[in-house]
Amino acid sequence: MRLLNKFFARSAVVVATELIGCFLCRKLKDSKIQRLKIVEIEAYEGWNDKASHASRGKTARNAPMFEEAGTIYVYFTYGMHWMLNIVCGPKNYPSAILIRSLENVYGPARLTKYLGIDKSLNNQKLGKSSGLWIEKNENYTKIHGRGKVNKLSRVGVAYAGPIWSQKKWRFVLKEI
DNA sequence: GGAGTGATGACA
DNA sequence: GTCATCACTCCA
Repeated sequence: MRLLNKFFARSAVVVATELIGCFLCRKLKDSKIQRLKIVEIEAYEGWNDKASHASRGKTARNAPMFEEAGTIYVYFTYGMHWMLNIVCGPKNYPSAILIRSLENVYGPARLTKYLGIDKSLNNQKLGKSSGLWIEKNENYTKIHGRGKVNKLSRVGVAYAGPIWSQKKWRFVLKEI
């Protein structure tokens, strides 16, 4: 079952937690649909989050973060890598989740390369039009039972200072 | 461990 | 206009 925008219109931390184990779906040029389990996610929440692009206010680059929930935010970094984010929370409130790893596709830049995700998807909505959406896993309760999801500190955010870099806002699925 | 890559934002 | 920075991957 496809997750609707309503699902994303909540706290990024909650959304990130619940997305663990769900399927990221991508329709490619040849019409084949890829369905890959999400195993690692980070949350970026609000104005005060120093690790978030939005901490310095709205700019041309991070504008999609201020759009309504379910908007796709793709950005380019390190001169060669695309990052895939999904916007969360209410409109004009900057929060998003960063999809870091899928089953068998580990690494945020690898998965975008693998799924053919680039700037053309930026600021689009999840769904048929963009060819990118997320489906709920039928085994959701099984996956989330008995501490199957690790909570860790986020990656590469030391510059954000101890308060924000130590937040346990990275969620990783343990082996099933 | 270190190079590579280029958009971005801060500053002048 | 310049410059340092960056939520990474690759190859050693």
